[in-house]
Amino acid sequence: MSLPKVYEPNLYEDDIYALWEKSGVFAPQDSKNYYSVVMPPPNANADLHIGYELTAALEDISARYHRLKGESVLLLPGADHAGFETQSVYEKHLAKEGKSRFDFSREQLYQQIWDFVALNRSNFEQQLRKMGVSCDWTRFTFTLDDKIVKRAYSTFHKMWDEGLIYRGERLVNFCTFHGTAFADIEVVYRDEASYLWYIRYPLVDGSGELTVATTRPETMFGDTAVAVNPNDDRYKSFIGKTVKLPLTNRELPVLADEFVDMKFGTGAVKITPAHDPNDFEVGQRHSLPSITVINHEGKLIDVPEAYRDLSVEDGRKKVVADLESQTFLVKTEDHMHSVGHCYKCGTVIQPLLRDQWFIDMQPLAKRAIKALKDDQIKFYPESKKVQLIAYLEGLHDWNISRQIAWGIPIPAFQNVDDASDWIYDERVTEEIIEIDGKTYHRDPDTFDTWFSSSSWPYATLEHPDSDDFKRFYPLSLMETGGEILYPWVSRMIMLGLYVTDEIPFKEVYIHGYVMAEDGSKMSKSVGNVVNPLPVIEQYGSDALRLGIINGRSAAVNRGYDQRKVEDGRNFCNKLWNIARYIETVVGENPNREDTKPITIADHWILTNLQRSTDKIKADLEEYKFSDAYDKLYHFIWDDLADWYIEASKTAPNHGLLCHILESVLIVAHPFAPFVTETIWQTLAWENDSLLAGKQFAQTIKGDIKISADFTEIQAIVSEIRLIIKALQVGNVTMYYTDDEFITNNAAIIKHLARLQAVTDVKDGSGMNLTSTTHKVWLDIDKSRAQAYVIELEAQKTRQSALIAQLEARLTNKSYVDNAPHKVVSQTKQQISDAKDQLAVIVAEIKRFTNN
RNA sequence: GGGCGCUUAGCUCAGCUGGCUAGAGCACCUCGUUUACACCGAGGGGGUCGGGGGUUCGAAUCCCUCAGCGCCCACCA
Repeated sequence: MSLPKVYEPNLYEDDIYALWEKSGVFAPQDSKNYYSVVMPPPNANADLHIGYELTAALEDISARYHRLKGESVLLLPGADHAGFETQSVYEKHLAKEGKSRFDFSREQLYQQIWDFVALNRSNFEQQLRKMGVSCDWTRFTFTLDDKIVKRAYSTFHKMWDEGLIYRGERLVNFCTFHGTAFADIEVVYRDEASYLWYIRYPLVDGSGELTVATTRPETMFGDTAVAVNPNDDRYKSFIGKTVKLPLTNRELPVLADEFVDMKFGTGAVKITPAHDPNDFEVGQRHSLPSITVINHEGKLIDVPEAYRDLSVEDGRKKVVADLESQTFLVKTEDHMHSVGHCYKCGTVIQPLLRDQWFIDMQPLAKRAIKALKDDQIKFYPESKKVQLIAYLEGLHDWNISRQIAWGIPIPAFQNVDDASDWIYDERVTEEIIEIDGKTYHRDPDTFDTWFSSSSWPYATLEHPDSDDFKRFYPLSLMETGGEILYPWVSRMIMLGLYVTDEIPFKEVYIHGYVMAEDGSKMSKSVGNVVNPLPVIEQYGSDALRLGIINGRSAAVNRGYDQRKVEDGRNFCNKLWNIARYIETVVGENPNREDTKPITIADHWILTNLQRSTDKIKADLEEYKFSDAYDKLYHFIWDDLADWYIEASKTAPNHGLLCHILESVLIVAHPFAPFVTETIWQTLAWENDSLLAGKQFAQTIKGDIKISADFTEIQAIVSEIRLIIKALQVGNVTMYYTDDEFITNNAAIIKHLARLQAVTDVKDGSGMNLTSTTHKVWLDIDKSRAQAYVIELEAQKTRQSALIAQLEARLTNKSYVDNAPHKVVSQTKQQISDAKDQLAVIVAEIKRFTNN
């Protein structure tokens, strides 16, 4: 049972986790109260990064805390197939072998990626265990599990039936490298320096010309009109006329539309419905045809021979050159504008006209906004809710079709003889189906990953009939990073409300990012990524957890700080040594019967244990993880180790030491699960129980009045330490005369202040202590005390200044009149206390400066 | 162009609905082999709370304004 001097986490952690997992403590236990968290599923194919350590830490602390409260806790782990993300990783993998996605059918590709992901999936499950997450592995869910796919389909079907799904030829954000469309939210915009080209469009009747300004001259072959603002006097006479498109001589109408900004460019705009979102809308309003001149590979098509098959970039160059040589180019201006890029490969996103599935978001958003405004979901921090509402209010329809293989096939089939005839059917393994003699062809596309993951809360719990759903929905908490507030949290709320008629979770906690040590963003390409596993190996899982939550509040980005991890390790070691000491003192069979506080230190530590535990609980109820840890840290380190254990050495109360140790291990367990459980398993008097399965117990109460006596001891001890330090003296004795309180606590004072002795004498003189009302003095004479007199003078100055300040407050009539009585009487008390202390200080100075 | 947020000790950050002499950790300085722990113990120095104005008896905290920084959204042809 003798424990090593230093806690070495990697000797114990794996065994402890295995013990937990085997015992089944992580499965929800019976209780009237439920607490449920479904973990955001990380990409099954990728290693867990430091950000997920934060998620794991926060969710696990909450889960373990609620378990300690005796609630039925569900912490459900999962993994995401991460459709496009994973496919693009796999494509890179293929590229290394000199292959590409075009070498395989969709089915082949799907199967290959499935195998690829299966290889890597167990990695991250192992990593979650290393992080100590107390999740219920029996409920582990993958986003391609049947129960998830089934619910993606039923949600889609419901929307289909209720008219929220529509198929339409719309402009989508298309990445020509990856060959798929994206939702608006997946496009990243960057400001880029480019040009604004001014091009002459002559009127057909020869009566003049219009000059248009454009950033994309190569799309002019797709122009189907030129628009001006109806209120623009310069162009009123042009409206209704026809211009000739340079380089092709096709004729275009001049029309009026409010969207045109008179101040921008020339106030005349070429309209290209097939390649610009604004123009598309103008086209819709004016029933213009759309001419697609850029294909899905980013090449020019349906354009004059000279430009055919050129890339957008080359096409642009040639068009500009030709316009210039044919004198259609009026001028070229430098122009800064923001350009959409593929968030994965950086390719410029082409707005292309594609036939895709869209969700009409208006009704969904409306309901979500109402729920948010009604405060049905509490946000940490509150400001994220405001942002979310703003986002929902400007929401566009959602394109859920993706042209990739790695995803859930869209259960829709098209009549081969009638393109407008689409039906819903779940036989997605068939490419062709026959119904009523008609032949239907499956839509080759898959769902946007976010479509299925938006059903995560109710799908994982198996809506609508399972026990889990009835018990754990809505979830207690959704904890996640700020980057997926819009793509995920917002959609879970919308779909949750739509499908279950309930909010999917009652609280949302948004954590900030873990940045690199210098505060910049972690990124693989920069090479400043911190991998959690080596850190766990070196410092321990608890140390990393504590280091990562320490000083971090909701939604605030902060750098990873190795020193905080070291602090965490030190804290674990402190706990370890506290246990080591107590276990040595109490032995294998401590007498635990009739355990009660005896010394004033006993009362004091019990009172503080109660108070600290209450405060920590209150913080955790509000997800103030760092504050809670801070309180735990100081209680254990300062109160327990530095004061109580030291004080107890003069009169150890074995039963109480055991009780305090157990109570502390319980409170600390959510923060440092491994070390607390490891210690628990070393307790000779505990057999076979798991700390992870314990609950907060009724603590033995201390007497508050007796506790106050210990703070008196602390004051005396602190002053003696200060004096001894200031005077650099040793072997000091403290004297007093006939004082029961001092007599009773002489041993404690002697030990804590490292005195030679504490002695009761009839009378005598020396240096009086000023911090206590008890008459005690040290055997230090005037000649040795000069340094301390300087300290006393400083105290006197400080004390006088304080009194002056407080008195000024009281002489201020409006303060006395306006401030609450409580505050005023508090001030009076402060003055009286300060004056008492000042008197003692002054007297002491006098004693040492006179005669 | 909008929205959200930040600026407090050398560093990283706490400071709730205004009221104890503005806090913590790390770093720094001094001392210490007191057998639980040097991943330790004791003591200490260090801040005109970004600038300016206002409300108030009282402002780090509320309001206005200026400056700097960050993030998000947006259909600037």
